[in-house]
Amino acid sequence: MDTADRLIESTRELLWERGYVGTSPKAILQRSGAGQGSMYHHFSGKADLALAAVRRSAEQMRTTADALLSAPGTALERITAYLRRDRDVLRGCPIGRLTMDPDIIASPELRAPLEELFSWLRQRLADVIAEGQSHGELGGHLDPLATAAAIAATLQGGYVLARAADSPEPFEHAVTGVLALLTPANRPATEGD
Amino acid sequence: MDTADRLIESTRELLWERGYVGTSPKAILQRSGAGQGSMYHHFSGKADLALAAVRRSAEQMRTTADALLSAPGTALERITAYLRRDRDVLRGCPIGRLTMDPDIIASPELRAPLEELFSWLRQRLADVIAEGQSHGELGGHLDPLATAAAIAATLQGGYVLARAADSPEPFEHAVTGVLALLTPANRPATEGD
DNA sequence: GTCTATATCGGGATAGAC
DNA sequence: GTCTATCCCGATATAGAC
Repeated sequence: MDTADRLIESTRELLWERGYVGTSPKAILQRSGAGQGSMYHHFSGKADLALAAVRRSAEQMRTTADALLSAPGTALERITAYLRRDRDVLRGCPIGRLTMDPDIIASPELRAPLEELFSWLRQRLADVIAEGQSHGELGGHLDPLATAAAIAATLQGGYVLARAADSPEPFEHAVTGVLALLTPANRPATEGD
Repeated sequence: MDTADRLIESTRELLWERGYVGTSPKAILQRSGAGQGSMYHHFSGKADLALAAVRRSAEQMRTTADALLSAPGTALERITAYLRRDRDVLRGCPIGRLTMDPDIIASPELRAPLEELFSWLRQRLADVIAEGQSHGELGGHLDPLATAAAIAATLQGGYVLARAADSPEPFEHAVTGVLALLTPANRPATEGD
């Protein structure tokens, strides 16, 4: 890994931990072991370096999600695998957390990777849902895009609840809850049903 | 409104807009119109002032949510009213956004109001859900606490998706999606059902 | 209670040597 | 390409006058 790469990786970690406003060039230099000169040689400044880091993180998230959502299995199995995949819940989502960063949201360039990633994710989930519907696994009355948004939001909001509680439990509950709602067995417990 | 109150209100606004790390005492002074001396007379420093602001915001959120969830109407109607209540989606949640602030999460005192608020909210939603179940409006097979967590997470995650998109649309979709999942009509479109 | 002055530190970047 | 020196500003707080 060359110097530019180490700078990007250190920036990714710090953006994840502390956000854009909370990340200083000095902290990046210390973590990466690079010198000030190197940083300003490879990147024009903090924003430029953050852009490279954000793009890489978004790309990686997309790859991970796509692998799980494109795996073999039923629609519900793949969505379950995506929601239940191993993660360090208390760290939150490296992209989602940037959404609360005023300087990221204020910059069209820095916000773009966020918008593209979540836009792609909602569409990808909607496709899986529509697929499940065409196979009769999921209720045909559900709007795929709205359902997809609810699933993606459950994940992102699960991180919020977990961090507030300093425990992964609310995240697990939220995932369990939304999966139960998705399961076709979700119908009134009518006699003789 | 006296000086201390104006300081707290200005801090609330800034915490909402920029988070804890992104909020400086100087900005608070400018917005409130108070002087440096006043601030350090009434509060011991930035953290102390933030604590007062966070407590007040959490209290207010709780009051608002409780009013909607305790109103007359069926369980589903009250949950719908809560999810669809008027809000400036792109501003996000004043408490939820603090969850991404490392300095807030690192401080037990500052995190406590967040934990209490969301813990209360999940329980309150769970109570409403259980009530709906006992009246037969909601599927009895749902775990109230898990379902409540999913609903709360949908809201918080809806803000995340909306801010990434710079549009309230994903938030509205997520809310619509989770409400559709909650609606008992959510069952396989079986013939003769 | 509120004001102004002062102090220290870190953020963010530039300059020019090597 | 990388290093060190330097710069300016804002963050956060203290001191003491009024």
